[in-house]
Amino acid sequence: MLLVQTIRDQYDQVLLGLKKRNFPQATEALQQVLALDDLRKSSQTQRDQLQAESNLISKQIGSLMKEGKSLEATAAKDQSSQLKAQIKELEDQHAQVEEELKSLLYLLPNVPHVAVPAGKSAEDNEEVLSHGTIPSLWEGKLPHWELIKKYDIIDFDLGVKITGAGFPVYKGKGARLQRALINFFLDQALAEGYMEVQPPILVNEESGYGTGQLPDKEGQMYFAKDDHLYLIPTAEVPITNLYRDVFLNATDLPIKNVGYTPCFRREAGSWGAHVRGLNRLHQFDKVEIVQITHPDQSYAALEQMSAYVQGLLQKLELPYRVLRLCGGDMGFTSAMTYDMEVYSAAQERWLEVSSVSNFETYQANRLKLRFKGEDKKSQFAHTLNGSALALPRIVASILENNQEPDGIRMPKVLHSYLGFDRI
RNA sequence: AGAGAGUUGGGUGAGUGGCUGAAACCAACAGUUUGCUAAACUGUCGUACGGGUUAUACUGUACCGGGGGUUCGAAUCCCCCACUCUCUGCCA
Repeated sequence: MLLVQTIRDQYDQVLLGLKKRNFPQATEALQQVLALDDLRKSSQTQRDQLQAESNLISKQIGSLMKEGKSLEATAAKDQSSQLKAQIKELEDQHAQVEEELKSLLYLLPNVPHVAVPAGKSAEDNEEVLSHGTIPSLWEGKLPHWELIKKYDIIDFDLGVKITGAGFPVYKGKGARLQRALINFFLDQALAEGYMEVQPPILVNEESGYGTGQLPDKEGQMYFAKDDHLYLIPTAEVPITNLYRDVFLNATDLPIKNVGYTPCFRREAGSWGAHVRGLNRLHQFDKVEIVQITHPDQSYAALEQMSAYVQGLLQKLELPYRVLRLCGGDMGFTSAMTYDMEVYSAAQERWLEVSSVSNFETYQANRLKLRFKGEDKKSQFAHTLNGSALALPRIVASILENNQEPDGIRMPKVLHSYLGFDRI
């Protein structure tokens, strides 16, 4: 959530930023925020003054009673009762203004960094770099949804039987490939200085608000109604929320956490021709990296995380490109996002396998994640996260890109994890 | 799931209607003392939102798990909810 102070101090930049996102009626929304904030301040001043008066009278009543001056005390009580009615009214008004302000702020997305390109959709994303060569496969190449049947390593029909569409069953070498990738990713992150955490995969409502999934993306999460808990769509939610309502010292920063979790997404209304096989699932596995940094360091951290993810793709010998998302394609809460896409050679298309974002103070403000700096003043930290990596599309591209007429080569770095080198 | 007990500032913990934003102790920070360390002593030591100031200072309000109520006045009384602990039950 944007800080009102930022909207006030950097009005033009914020407005420009919202326009870059194609946010409708940006000017009106910002004006309304400022108007509500002014109203909030003035109503608070009024209320506080009356409250101070009332507090004073109440104190006087106490001493009057002690001195046995019951007549004066009764008079004071009447006066206080009258004040109370006024205070109640101001109080309600103030609470209402604050509520309006908050729900308005919830609707405002983060302001993109100046380097974020303008644009409406994925077409306008900016290619930062590409790496590796696209393999030329022989004519009998198969898309991964055929390969998994041919080698009997991932079974969608079984998943349908026990759960439903989008919940595949990994079998034999398919299951071992999953486990190998998870371990490989975790080990790599550990070597990079991340601390491993294993968070719950159901979270409460506060956590959903903390990272910004709520109130916006309610319909995207599975919900356990009786217990009022959400299945996580990404480990970002529980890991970042570890630091909700936390006061850090500047010396604690940066905090670097990594965690593996399954992720659950309802993907309501997003099924179509391009989402066959592993391209889109309701349940998938992902290793997520999260950083909490000093505001001065967050963009350096973003670059570092991007480079780290690229390193993983290089080790897996996958051709990839890095995109800087445009304002229109970026997530609601992000200030800058890099997407890493891997080329899947049988589908002949790029698949997004990682998204690395800097949220600046947008999440920290909701989380109340602050630190005390050198000047002993509290300020909001910056939060970042990235997939490192999401498994299904990595699996898809490994299978497709490395297929040969008599089997599928596994990347060298995985051999020791897998215990085999071909499928 | 049933019964009972509890939730106070960074920690322990006192506080059953006004003198309590909250004792005491510990931790932390600053200073004094000391050759250094330690100890001792002194002081500081919550957060948020307002007012005020160039910035401090200063000042108002709210906050003792969350929400509501009683009262002139609530950490303290009442109601609802959440969570924690203990016992019983169930169980990987």
